[in-house]
Amino acid sequence: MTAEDRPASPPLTERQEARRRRILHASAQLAGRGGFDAVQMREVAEAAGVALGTLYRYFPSKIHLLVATMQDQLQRMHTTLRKRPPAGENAADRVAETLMRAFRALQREPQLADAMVRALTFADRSVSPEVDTVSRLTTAIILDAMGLEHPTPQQLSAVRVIEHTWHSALITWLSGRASIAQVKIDIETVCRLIDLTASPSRPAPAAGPTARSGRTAPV
Amino acid sequence: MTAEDRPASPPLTERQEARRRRILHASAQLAGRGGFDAVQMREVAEAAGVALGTLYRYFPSKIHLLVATMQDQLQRMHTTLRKRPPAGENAADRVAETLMRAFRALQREPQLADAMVRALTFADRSVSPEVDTVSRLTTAIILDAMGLEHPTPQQLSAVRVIEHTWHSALITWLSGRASIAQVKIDIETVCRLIDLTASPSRPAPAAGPTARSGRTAPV
DNA sequence: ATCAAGTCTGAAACTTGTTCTAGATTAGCG
DNA sequence: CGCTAATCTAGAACAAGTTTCAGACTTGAT
Repeated sequence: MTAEDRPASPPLTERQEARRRRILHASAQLAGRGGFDAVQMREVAEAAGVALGTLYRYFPSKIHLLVATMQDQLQRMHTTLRKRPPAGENAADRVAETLMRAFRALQREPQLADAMVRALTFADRSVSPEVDTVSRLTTAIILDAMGLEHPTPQQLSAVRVIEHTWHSALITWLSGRASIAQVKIDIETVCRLIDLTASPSRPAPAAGPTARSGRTAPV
Repeated sequence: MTAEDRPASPPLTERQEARRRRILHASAQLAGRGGFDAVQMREVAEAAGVALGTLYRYFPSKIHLLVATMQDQLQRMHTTLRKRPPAGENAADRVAETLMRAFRALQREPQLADAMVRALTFADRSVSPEVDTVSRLTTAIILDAMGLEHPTPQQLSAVRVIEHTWHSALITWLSGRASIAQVKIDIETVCRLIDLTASPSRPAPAAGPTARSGRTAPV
């Protein structure tokens, strides 16, 4: 769980760890008010009690900083979600419920969500590793909700599509082009993909290799 | 078809229309090389032979400019796609084929795609109307491929999810976090939603009023 | 043709992300 | 303890998006 945090950079001293934490805190704080635009590097530095140059040493760009902030928040959310697993009948319901729960959490801090999500989708190649970490975290949350240990490639693809939908739906909501109800419907719609791919391999602790879970689509 | 272009702002004079066109052309040109970062407002202005202030009068921000550029390109693509409709058996196949065709078109100008898509997802509320226009254009393209005139709410939701996936998959590809093959798989996966929603209300292209006629594209 | 209103130009100014530099501090080591 | 390399600080400087302004040019109506 902590393995997917930092790769293996030089281990930070205590003061450095504290600085890093202050920076992330300041970032989340500022994002919480004004959103993306309110996270100004000079202000973050000042709020964190750190020189501008130092801020840039820790996070090489504003995007890096916000993506790291998102990692941080996601990790928290994952922990929270684990405490109360979703209670749906089938995987699709559980995933939809989990995502809607996450969504409601974001609703409480729409500005923060705005800053993080905008940074995430705006990130270019130089931020790929960090964005990938966020993606893996999200995947983990969804797989958790599905209750899967060894997903098939098809299921992984469905999960990717769900992630796509999740991010993009979030954006349309944040920019005021979709209502909450619509986001809910979209999430539920995409979650139906799970049933499409899940049926054959789910309950079996199955010996044997992950048997070809063909597409038993009921049509 | 031209109705969804500009709302109804003061009708532009000829010279103004020409300026607008020069600006969009310069924007696409610059984006074609260096991508998002290479579209610098001063350079666009100079390349278009227009003062900086004028550029800002036509497009109130870089994001507006790039989203307008995307509108322009999408319109072109829609026209092109219409000439050779996809030839798949069912709606899902046709949509997937259409999107992959669009995707290959973008592959030819990855930098331009980068600029446009980044702008699109980075756009905030102030650009909502323009982004919405792009969204409607995309929806039109997908519905065209499905061959639907009067989609059900469920189908519209599926289309929205497909759009979400399309944008987000594009981003992951552009930022180097997903291969083309993966994008293809994701597109095909999400397109299965169409069959899911189509079945209950439309079991066969029976004697429906929307009888598709010219679907015999010679590939 | 002329006038008023609106538009365009060129240039400077302002904002915020990012980079750079010189000197002060800190950490690890012999 | 004293040294050296790395890190941190304060602040200037630079880059590109955005705003502003005075003056020149167009346009449309009279």
